[in-house]
Amino acid sequence: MPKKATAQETALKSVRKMLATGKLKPGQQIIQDALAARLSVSRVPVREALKTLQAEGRVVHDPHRGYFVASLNVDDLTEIYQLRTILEDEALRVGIPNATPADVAAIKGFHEEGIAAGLKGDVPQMAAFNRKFHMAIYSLCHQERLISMIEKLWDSLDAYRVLFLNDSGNRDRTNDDHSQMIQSVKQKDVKESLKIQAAHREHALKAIKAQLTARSESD
Amino acid sequence: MPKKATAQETALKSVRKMLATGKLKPGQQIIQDALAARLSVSRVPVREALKTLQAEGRVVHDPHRGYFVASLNVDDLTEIYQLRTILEDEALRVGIPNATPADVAAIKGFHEEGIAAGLKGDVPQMAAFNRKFHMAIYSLCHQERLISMIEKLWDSLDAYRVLFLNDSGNRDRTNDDHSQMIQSVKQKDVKESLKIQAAHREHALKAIKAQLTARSESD
DNA sequence: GAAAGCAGGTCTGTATACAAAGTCATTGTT
DNA sequence: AACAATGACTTTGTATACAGACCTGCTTTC
Repeated sequence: MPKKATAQETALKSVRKMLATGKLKPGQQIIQDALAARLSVSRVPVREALKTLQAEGRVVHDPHRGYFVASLNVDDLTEIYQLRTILEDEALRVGIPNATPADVAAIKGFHEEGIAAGLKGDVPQMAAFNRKFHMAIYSLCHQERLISMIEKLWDSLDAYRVLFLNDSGNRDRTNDDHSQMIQSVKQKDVKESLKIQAAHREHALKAIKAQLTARSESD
Repeated sequence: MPKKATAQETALKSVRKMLATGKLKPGQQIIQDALAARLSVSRVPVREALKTLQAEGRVVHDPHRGYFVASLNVDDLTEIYQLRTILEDEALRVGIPNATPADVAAIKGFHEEGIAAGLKGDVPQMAAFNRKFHMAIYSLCHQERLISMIEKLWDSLDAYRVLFLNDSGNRDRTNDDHSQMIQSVKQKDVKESLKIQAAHREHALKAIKAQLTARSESD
């Protein structure tokens, strides 16, 4: 049986979820007392969870003022996508040649569950499977640190991914791209994989940028 | 004037220093009470500082057992160097073309201070300038996230860098390499920079690996 | 009317206290 | 002799309490 989690672990998990589902919005202050009450724990473990998120860049800490949900500007976004390109390309180059049929099946599974969630209109769920799909591909490289760096970059985009997938056009496009990726992984075609993923990222970046500028103008 | 630092900030700084100077050794447990007493603060801010270091991978946390200084094995080391190569190459490609004469002068300054520290036999000091020297070069790219990812990788090698520079042959080699780097930056020769840095890293990696295996056999 | 000063309330940062998990040496059992 | 059980001791994890930094809106001053 899984041994009982500490309060800070449950707090961390819970805040992550709130970030991924949009319950906590970029820029918003996180009132420690309120959060602690909501989770029925004291502020101490909440603060430790927030420290972890701060180190990951998901929240920002201003001494004596508090913790705020990190919010990205266009430059941040651009830089994150550049870094993703560098690291993900590396992961693909190393990993794709290792892909076993079992790996491909697992990846395909996430793809199909993602589609199903999309059809049910459960966007956060679809976003979760979308992420699992991609991480399964990157994980083929078996380089733990590289994988965790890529995950951190994805973390910082969580809040924006849900926005992106709210658009049905983006959802369809995403599913198409994923089918193609599965093909290229199955055939262990590194070059083709790189090409598809680059286009996939490019599309998402453009769409999120557009939303970002639209959002900032409306505030 | 610089506004008064919080206890957790001073604790963080202080633990970082202990890690960089070898006062805390890989694998060792960090007794929170002892550390808190040493810094004349309570355990709460100490724990928050350790959380930050945990997220950076510099210490490891085992619930109900405590925090331990992270220790690297050969695989970790190899992966860190691979990641450094990827990210640092990118930083150089983007940054070197931007180098101004003032930048070059600053870099040269760190180089000379490093040499001076080495001659005085102050190895931790030399290691500090060594790091400043390299980070000044990488910072030319002006991509904050990229720079901070590189810094985190350097962080995880801190404890081993001092060991490396304890050897006078390594110190001499390092200084020679740095002179060459300055030349190539001054001339904005990206290709040459990449080549020198690759060789520099390769040499260090080999030396640290050797020490690592020697250490683990002696335990 | 704009800037400076001043309570009152809010929220954070940290010390302290206590409960529970882990560690370790000793004892009892097979 | 190996091993499980026990209990004292150490160390961690978290609740609580309190001091101090920050914000807000008001008043005062020029």
